[in-house]
Formats: sequence, structure tokens, C-alpha cells
Amino acid sequence: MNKAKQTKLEKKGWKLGTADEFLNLSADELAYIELKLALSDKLKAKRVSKKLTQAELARIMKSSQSRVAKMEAGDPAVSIDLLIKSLLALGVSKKELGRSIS
Amino acid sequence: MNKAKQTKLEKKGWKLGTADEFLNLSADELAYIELKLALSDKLKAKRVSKKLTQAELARIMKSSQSRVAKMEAGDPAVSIDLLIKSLLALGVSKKELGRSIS
DNA sequence: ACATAATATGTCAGAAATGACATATTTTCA
DNA sequence: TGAAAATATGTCATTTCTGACATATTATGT
Repeated sequence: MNKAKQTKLEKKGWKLGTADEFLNLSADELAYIELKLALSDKLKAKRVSKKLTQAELARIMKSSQSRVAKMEAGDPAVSIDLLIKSLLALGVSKKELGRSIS
Repeated sequence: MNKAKQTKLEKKGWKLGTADEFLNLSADELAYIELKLALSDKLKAKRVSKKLTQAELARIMKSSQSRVAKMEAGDPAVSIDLLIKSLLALGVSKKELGRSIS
């Protein structure tokens, strides 16, 4: 894990602590974060490809524009559950979901 | 969706309401539930294959035996986040995770 | 059958995620 | 440039999830 990657994650709001703590980030924890960010990216790509605004997507899934923004920003305080529900609401199949995780 | 499947889900604690409501379960909602159950099953299979007890897995991931039991039971009040964290703690790769979702 | 281990079920206080709202910032386009 | 649309950021009350615990039920081995 390089410094650039760390900086990018920290910018998104992930509290990675000191450099020492960061180096101690377990493979599991890292995989979890990467997985979330992969879903975030997928969500944004899918929404844009469908030409929907964040507000429109929010209405479809009975959420709010601000939460959609946070989802796409990879905000740590957004659950994988919500990301997955959003992707399903956009018509992404389980198969496609699985592919975007790997 | 047949009656047998409905019964099985309801037994796990999913509140699907009346038959009418059940028929109105959207494809998204169903996909979400199926996805969760797939992860539940994967978790149990993986734990058993590693010859760990629920209590041992709980210790590894700093949870509790009862929560592990609920995860494996497909309890609706367990997040996908926790299921995924558990699978990662058991050494499942993102790739394998993606495969088990699809 | 019996003890012991493993798993399941119910509950709850505290922690985390949620939708909603206000408002700031950025993008788009005439 | 400047107005309008879209997106981002911050906050908060309510809802949902969590680990922990007690206890019930079920499996395992002798």
C-alpha cells in the first residue's frame, strides 16, 4: 500500500490513523474498503449511463440526493447494504454485481 | 415464486406479509434477499470446511456466537456488511466472494 | 441414557446507518 | 459572465444493527 492510495482513501473520510496504524491495516480490512469503493464506482457509472441525476435515483429508491452523493463518494458511513440495494434498483443483476466485486 | 420458497423465507424471519404482499415483492427486493441468503450459506460452508465452531469464528472476528448463528440462519436483522466482513475474516477472496454472489 | 459440546433463540443498551434538510460548491450552457 | 442545475458537505433525530448475555434446543460421543 503506497502513500498515494492512503491519501486518496483518507480524503474520502476513511480514518486510517497514523502511518503505523495504516501499515497495520489487515488484508481483510483493506479488501472490505476496496470492495465498498468498487461498488461506489459501479453505482456512479451505472447512474450516469442511465442518465439519471442523483435526485432522480434517490426518488426511485426512496432515499435522498445527499445520501446518493455520499454513496458515490465512497463515504465510510454508508453501508454495503445500501450500495447493493441501489445497484439492484438500477437494474444491475446479481451476476453483474458479482463481477464488479471481483 | 412458489409457496414453498415463501414458507422457507418466512421461517427465517423475513416478514413477507400476506400472499398478496408477497406477490408484490419486487424483483429487486427478492434479489437482495437471495443475495443475503447466498452469503449466509457460503459463510456456514466456509466455517465448517475450516472446522471452526461458531464461537471460534466469533472470537476471530470479535463478535459473538449468537451473532454468528444469526448470520448463518439468514436472519433479516443481519447486514450484508457483517456477512462480508465474516467471509473476509475466513480468508475468502474478493474474487470468490463475487462468484458466490452471482 | 447421560454428560458435554455446539448451535439456536430471545432480549437489550449502545453504536452505527438512515432519510431529510439546509446550505455550499461545482458544473453546464446560453 | 451569470443563472440554473447538479453535486457535495454538514448536521441531526429516528431507525436499524451490533455485541453481549442468558438460556433453550440440538448434536456428538461414550
